[in-house]
Amino acid sequence: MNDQIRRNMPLFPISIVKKLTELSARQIRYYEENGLVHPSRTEGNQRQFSFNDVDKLLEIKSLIERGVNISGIREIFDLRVEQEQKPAPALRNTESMSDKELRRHLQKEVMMAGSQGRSSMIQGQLSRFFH
DNA sequence: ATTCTCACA
DNA sequence: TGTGAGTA
Repeated sequence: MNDQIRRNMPLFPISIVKKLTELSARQIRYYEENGLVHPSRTEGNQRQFSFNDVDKLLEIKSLIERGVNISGIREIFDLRVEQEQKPAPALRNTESMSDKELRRHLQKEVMMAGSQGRSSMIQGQLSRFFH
């Protein structure tokens, strides 16, 4: 239980993260604006990313490449938090959800995105689930 | 030399 | 998302 604090230890500046993730500084900052990562700041207001932040950014990059938008990624990360809180429910994460549940979940997403405001992880990926 | 915020011929 | 401006 000591490895966690090290993974969250503020270590590298954006220049390093830029190379490690292959992302532009613009993107890294943009993802922070959207609450996807929360790097700490130095006394000079400069970002300091932890190993977890970099790891998270790599996941973001992967999801972006797969066509998932910002709100979609936030949804996925939020689901992970819900999982960490209530470990009881059998199936919950995107990987283990049965195809049936996945369709039901997305079905809800589609409906809400239509009637209400903007929030859905739909962006072409829908076809991959509704074959 | 680097990073930060803000804004867009 | 890129990019340039003006700082710290």
